[in-house]
Amino acid sequence: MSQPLSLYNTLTRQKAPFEPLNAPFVGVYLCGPTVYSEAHVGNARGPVVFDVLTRYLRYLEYKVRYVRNITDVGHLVDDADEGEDKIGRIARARQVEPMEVAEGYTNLYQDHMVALGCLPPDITPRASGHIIEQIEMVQQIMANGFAYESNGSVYFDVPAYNAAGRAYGKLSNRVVEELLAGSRDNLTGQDEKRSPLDFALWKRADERHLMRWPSPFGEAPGEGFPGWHLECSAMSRKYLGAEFDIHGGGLDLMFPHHECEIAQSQACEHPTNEARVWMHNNMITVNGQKMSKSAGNFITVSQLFSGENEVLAQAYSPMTTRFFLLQAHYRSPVDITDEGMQGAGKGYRKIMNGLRLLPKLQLPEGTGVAVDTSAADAELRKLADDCFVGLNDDLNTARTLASLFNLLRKLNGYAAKPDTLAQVSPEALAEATATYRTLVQDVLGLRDEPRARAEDLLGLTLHFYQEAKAAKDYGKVDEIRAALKQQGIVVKDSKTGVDWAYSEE
RNA sequence: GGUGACGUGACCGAGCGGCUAGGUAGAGGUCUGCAAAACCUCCUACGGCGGUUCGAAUCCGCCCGUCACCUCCA
Repeated sequence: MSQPLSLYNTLTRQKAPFEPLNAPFVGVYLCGPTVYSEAHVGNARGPVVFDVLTRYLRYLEYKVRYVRNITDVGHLVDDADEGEDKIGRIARARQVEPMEVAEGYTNLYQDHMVALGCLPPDITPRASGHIIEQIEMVQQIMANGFAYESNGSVYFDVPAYNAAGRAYGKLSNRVVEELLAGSRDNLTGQDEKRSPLDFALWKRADERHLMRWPSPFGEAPGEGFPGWHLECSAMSRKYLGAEFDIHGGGLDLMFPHHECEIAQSQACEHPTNEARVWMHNNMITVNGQKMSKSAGNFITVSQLFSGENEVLAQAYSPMTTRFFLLQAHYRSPVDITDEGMQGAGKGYRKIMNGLRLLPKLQLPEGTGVAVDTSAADAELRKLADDCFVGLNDDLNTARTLASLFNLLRKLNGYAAKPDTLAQVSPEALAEATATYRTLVQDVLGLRDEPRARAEDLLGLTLHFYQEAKAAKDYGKVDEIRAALKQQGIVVKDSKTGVDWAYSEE
């Protein structure tokens, strides 16, 4: 590989070679889902992108600690600071424990991520399991003079933070004055804040809140719950340190969520931007429009996999979805259409067929390798090396796939005419096939997704078994029986027909 | 209203000053009992109007259009 890995940093708005704080260790944090509803397709993009990122970092032999949180503390239903918490409302409606709601959606989310080929994170911290850490962080921010208690709640003091020269807004390029000018005054609960820009670190809970914890804030002993941005700061700090390497999330989290995270972290430790590199994946649209419930184009991950959604003509498999997402660069918006998904499905199959081809790239027996293989070797090495160019350029998986297709075309050519393998050295061929296999499987995380079901194939075999039997071709009959037995399957003849069972031997 | 991003061939989607990815679809061919796969060839585009430059999809300006954030949101 010629180029080092470069990543685009939202903080600096430019690409820079990636250098870990403490090589070979790399800390990566991705904002995970809020588990009060089922994940939609947009929720899958970040995890897929960061799965490729962490896989590639590991390929580069870094020791990665990848943290992806679960937010299960029941953020509010309303835009305003009042109202029920979302998990609590569902729990009440279903008459179950709030944690049952959170657990159910958490399990579903994780199943979906596994289906999409995402390796499990090294740590999956729950916000609800880190209330103490969050309270401690609030106390520290207060002690440092960047937060104040008001009616049992605690707010981050943005003006005080900025007065200390800390630049709230540096991530999202916001100017505090402009934010003030554009801020809405009609939000309720503003009277507790000194400035409209201040945000909650801790909220006092009323009886309508099901998810609440004993609160040290305010005069009387009460209960409360952590603010909307605090868990990521507290948990990333706990597991990755006050400053770590890479923090990611959707573009829509940049402001205010990540901006607030930086402020919270920096109010504790100074100086830090929480993460050195901030990465933001772009949004997914459906037929050119943002996914939203009101527009009627909201696609959950399950619906995509099952095809049960009005805007979808058919079901799309997890690997088709993954391929589709990787075919675009993560910082570009990507539009889901049936045509696009169908094209991705075919492209994915082509890549998989290439994987199956690799072991068959053998020089025919009795054929010798040419004396001078330098030209073909150089061509093949160039094709293989090109595959890393896109990856190193800010994880441009679209380019990587294009390069892999170029490499594949060459390999397919060899497969079509095996005698041409004599032009290339076994070493160069081995390198090229290893690159293809490693990048496809280990880095891009595309696994072979069986199309045919074993049971259907077995039915087909039994069909031929019956035909052979009807033709009294007992040699063929015995052959099929023996072959199936090798697979642990016994054929059962009966008067009503043919069936099979698992061999009990 | 403020901030930011983007408009690429039939569709998706890279590229971001000269060498003009890739996938899907389409056309022709090789191979083939038929077909599929594969390979070869073809279809060569950058919203509009100006400007900078020897040269622009790529830089600048204006216009049109789309999207996102500013409020929970991946």
